[in-house]
Amino acid sequence: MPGRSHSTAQPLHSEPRYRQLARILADSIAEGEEGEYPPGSQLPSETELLERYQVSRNTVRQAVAELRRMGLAVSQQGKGTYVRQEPEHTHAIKRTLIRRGKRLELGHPFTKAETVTVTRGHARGTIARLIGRGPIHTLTAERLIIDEDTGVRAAALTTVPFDIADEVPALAECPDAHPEELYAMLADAGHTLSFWETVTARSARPDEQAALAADTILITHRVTEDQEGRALLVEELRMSAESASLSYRITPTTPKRG
Amino acid sequence: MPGRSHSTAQPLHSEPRYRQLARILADSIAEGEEGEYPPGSQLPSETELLERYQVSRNTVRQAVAELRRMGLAVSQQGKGTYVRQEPEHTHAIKRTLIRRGKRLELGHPFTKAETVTVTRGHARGTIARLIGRGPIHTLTAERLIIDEDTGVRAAALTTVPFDIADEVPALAECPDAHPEELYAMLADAGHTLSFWETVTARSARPDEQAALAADTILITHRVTEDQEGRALLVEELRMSAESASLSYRITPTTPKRG
DNA sequence: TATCATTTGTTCGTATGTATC
DNA sequence: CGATACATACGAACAAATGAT
Repeated sequence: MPGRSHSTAQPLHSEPRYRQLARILADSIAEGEEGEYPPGSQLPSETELLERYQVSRNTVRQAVAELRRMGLAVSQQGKGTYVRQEPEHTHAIKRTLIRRGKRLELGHPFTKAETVTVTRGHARGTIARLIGRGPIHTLTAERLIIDEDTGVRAAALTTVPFDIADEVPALAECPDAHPEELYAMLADAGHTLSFWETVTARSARPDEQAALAADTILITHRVTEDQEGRALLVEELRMSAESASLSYRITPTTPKRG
Repeated sequence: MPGRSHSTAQPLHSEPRYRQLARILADSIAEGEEGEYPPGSQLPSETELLERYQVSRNTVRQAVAELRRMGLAVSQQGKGTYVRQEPEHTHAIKRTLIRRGKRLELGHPFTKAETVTVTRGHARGTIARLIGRGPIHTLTAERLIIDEDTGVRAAALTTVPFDIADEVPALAECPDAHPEELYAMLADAGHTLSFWETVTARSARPDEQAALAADTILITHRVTEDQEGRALLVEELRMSAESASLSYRITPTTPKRG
């Protein structure tokens, strides 16, 4: 009778064991500071859990994976699994603009830029849709920016459509400049700028998990338009949703009368 | 020699097999409409994949789990795994306000409210922090709202601090009213309203996965303030990041001179 | 510096449950 | 009912990171 030993005695139709175990652990974690597993504490090792709850190692691992998916725990090879510190210190990133004389300043400037690569190419996907005038050549600057005050890191991607770069030579020369500079160049070229931004999120890809220290990624796309509603510039920002939140001021608008 | 047969002949230090396989499949999916696995198509079954790539079932399952985490595929027991339809039709939810006479209208009203429950309690966590004046009694209205045009569903939670409800009796009577009504009540009570909003995201909890059809949850908190910066109202909105994105207009502000 | 125990990560094998057609 | 597909669960072994000896 090869491989016949596990009893599988759980009542059928019931919640899977790994999820039961995940719920038990999640409830304990939810007790917080006074409970068995306060924030920052180490969970029992897989071996201890499988002995205590009489399940296989695989089942324990599935349960712990659930906890990670729920954002309740983080694991580190060679060390153990730890209860995540609460997200109280998610830093608010102000996505606003402040008019200072003729200049527009970012509400929350990142202080440090780590790498910059500039590439020519075609806009695809979301950015192409935001530019919204067919398949179009673009200049794209990519960098990793860091807010040294809070430690928040973000991947920034600035895309300039080629037709705009043609009209504003200063832009074509340094598409990797600071956004404030780009706004100034566009304004100097005679454009009246308006801005809007979209936010979405998704789970982090493996490379982003490492580079941005994130499980969930917040993505913003800021579109700079001229008065006719033509997209002059698209900035993409990707950052960890665990360490940052985005903050917007909402200004009621008065519709134009028709 | 029980259980000794797998050769484990992969080059050491390399990317794990399940991730290699995930990448291979993800790249094929990325080819899109012209590729091997266009959107909506069925992926090969686990059995076929393990034969084709000479790995174990567990490894295939881990690879497919990665695809699901990346939002590229969805699995259904008994049927198969399918390439997810592209997120082109993530619907933009306009988080703006339009002034129409004395009234403020939402830029993107949800058309239908499914359930409403009103509870008294204490604000905790994020909402308490946004109200920002100590542990405070609150009135909270919860509902599931649906945009019938797009099918987007969202969980909405409106919290009124008790001290505000005391000052504005109309608010205390129907805290479950439409936000536009709440704004009108506060304005009628003599407040000059201003608004700001924060956005964050996290992976969906099991109940949200079912109720909101989401893997990743976008969360907004809109704070309505009076002229002194006191929080009058906090609205929380939770929705699927796969089916919706949030759209903000950014209005440059002129700082008060000191 | 090197070794070793501990802990999580990867991979194989196998059996069975449950949903779909 | 049976075939197929994914989901759950058990067991075993080795890899890789970590910290202490």
